[in-house]
Amino acid sequence: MKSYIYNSKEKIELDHIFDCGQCFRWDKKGENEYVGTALGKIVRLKVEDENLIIENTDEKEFKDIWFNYLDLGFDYEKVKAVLSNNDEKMKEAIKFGHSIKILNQDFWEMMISFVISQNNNIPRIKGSIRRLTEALGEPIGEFEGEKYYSMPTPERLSKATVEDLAPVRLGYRDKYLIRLANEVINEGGVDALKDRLAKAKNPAKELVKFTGIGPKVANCITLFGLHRLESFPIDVWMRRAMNTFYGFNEDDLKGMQDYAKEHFGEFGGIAQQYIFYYTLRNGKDQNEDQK
DNA sequence: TGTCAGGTCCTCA
DNA sequence: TGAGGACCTGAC
Repeated sequence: MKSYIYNSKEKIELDHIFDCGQCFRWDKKGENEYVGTALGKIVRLKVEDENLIIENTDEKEFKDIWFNYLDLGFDYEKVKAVLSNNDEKMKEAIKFGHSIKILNQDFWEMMISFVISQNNNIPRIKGSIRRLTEALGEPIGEFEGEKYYSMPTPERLSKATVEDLAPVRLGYRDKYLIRLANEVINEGGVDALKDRLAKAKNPAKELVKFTGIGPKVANCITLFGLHRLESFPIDVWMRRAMNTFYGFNEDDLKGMQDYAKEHFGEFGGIAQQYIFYYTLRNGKDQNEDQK
């Protein structure tokens, strides 16, 4: 199988990237090993020492697609230094999730994924997305016996009925997705919408006008779909985290946003990922310990 | 077996 | 303008 080896100059922990809630189409296959699909490709990622091994790709595809997708060109060390300044808790969270990167994912896929994510849990979100792609997407290819499909286009989704989507088991979100697809078409399509939002000062403010998108989902799409690193999504885990980290009342969303803007600034989204991953992992581990 | 999940929508003051 | 209930489904 063709593959490409990238020397990352440090040992990357893939869990930090793929188990922090920003993506739903990657599966852990072993220690520091994931298989997944993005941007119409399927690959396996493995880490051995300082080498990131990407299977089912070649040098050209790595440079054209994966280097950017994995955000390998961005200087996270600089961000860590800025965020760590006078913040011991953040320093601890950064140490814990040191390999975190904000992936450069497909905008439309992020819209769909985070609408599905609302009031939902990660195993079911992943299942819903997989069934949605199988039902309405186009085949991408097969990898080790498993077939992969693309996210359905707005055009395809807009023509679907709730009956068509019943096997996907989206719950009440099926109606949101169909309406959202129609709204995106009315905006001139995905590319036109993405271009418009990319130029917007506050994309989240525009995104909440769409069906199924509230403040939290809008901030996730802004961060993960538009790569606007200042975006600071606040969900239930972040409320708890901001309480433990900085003593915020869990209902004080505005206070948290103001704090993020002032202290994390242009890197709010990366700070959010460090805090989120630290809290989620420690929370989960504590729960598992109790069992 | 019941709770709750990385929220949003809708209704009603 | 915002508070509060309803909402699908299935992990745990």
